[in-house]
Amino acid sequence: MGRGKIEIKRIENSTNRQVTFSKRRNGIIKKAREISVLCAAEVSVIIFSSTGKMFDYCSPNTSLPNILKKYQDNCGRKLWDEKHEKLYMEIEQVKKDNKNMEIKLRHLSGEDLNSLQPKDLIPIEEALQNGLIGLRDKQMEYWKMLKKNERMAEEENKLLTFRLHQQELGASTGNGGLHSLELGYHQNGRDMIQSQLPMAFRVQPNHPNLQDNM
Amino acid sequence: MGRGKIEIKRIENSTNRQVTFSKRRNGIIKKAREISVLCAAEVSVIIFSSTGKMFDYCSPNTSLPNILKKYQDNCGRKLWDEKHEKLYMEIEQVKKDNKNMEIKLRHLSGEDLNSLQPKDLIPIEEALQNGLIGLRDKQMEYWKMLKKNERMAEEENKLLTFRLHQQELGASTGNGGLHSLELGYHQNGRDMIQSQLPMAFRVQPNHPNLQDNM
DNA sequence: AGCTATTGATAACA
DNA sequence: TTGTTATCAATAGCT
Repeated sequence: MGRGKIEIKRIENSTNRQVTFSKRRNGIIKKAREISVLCAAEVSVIIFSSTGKMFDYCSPNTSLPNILKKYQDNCGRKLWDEKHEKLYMEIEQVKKDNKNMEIKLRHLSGEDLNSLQPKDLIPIEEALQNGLIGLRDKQMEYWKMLKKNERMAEEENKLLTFRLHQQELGASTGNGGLHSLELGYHQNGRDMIQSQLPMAFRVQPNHPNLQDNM
Repeated sequence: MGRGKIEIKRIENSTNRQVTFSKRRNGIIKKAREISVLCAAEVSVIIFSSTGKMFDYCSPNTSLPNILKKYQDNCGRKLWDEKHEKLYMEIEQVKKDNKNMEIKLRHLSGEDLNSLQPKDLIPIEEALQNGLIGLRDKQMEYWKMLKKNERMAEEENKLLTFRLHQQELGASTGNGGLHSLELGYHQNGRDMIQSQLPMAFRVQPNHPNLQDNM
């Protein structure tokens, strides 16, 4: 259909190829539109030129995803379901883990025990008792630290009182040279005590480790 | 192009429509093949007839998934990624739940307590204690049932011993008429006792409720 | 399915 | 590019 028959093989002349592509592309898309109207057909056409430019047509009253879904249903080929399948399986696995943990948590809260036999209560009891032991170890640890800090604070207090007393005596005798040195030493001691305090006991507006846990 | 011009609108005559569909469909696919050869283009054509029959063409040296991938990259439209996105989000959500529960379980086991402040230990301690209370309630319940069953078994034993004694006496005196009746009554009593036993105490090879829990 | 009169598409050229 | 036009190709209406 033109001023001469042409062989159906790659057009080597680049310009010619581009022109032919443009005209035939329009032709195909026009034909696609026509058949979709004339015959109430659903049509999808996607064309990439050799230079990578894209053109497409999709009949009205439908959509490409729609057509692709029907395509899959019809010819059984997998276009994307393989990926979906994997994701679905992952969800199922994670949900299963979830359920198991939920059940464990319930059991540890003393709920839903009716489905268990008496012998199954024993490991739960042990877990709870071990949990309490671990917890109380930690509480004891904190308690000891608290006590230790208290003692240190008391000792520091004594020191402060003593220094203050000395200072008052020094002020009345006019002997101030040594005081700044002694004050410096004292502040050093304070920093040391502060650094020995466990993190939990220092004044902080919030605790970064807890942000994600609740 | 035919024995007369036709309007581009739905062909009402069903037979005509089918024939036209068939001819034009072949035409489009031929054209698609031609442009793909002549212009080194990548082409995908999918056509559904109004009766739902599918026809497709895909240029050689490529594939439909390939073309669809390029399609998405080119025009930014989402064909299936939207679905993927949703699935990914669901996985993330469920995994987050998972992590939270894992942390709770660890805390209840007395592990990973270093990241907690002393005041955060209190609710955990309460949870563990409540769990133990619930658990011990259930254990006590089972214990009471056990005791009750024991008592019933003892009473049944007494009854059996008594009946046996009577039977022995009856056998020696040749009086057999009443025995079968009494034996029937006796077996009834046994079934009753069996049915009053809680499920957990009946002989079973495995427990269906536990299949999914571990 | 074929046939063929016609219309439609397009290769070469401007 | 875009338009023109001589040709070839597709196909509508019949069989």
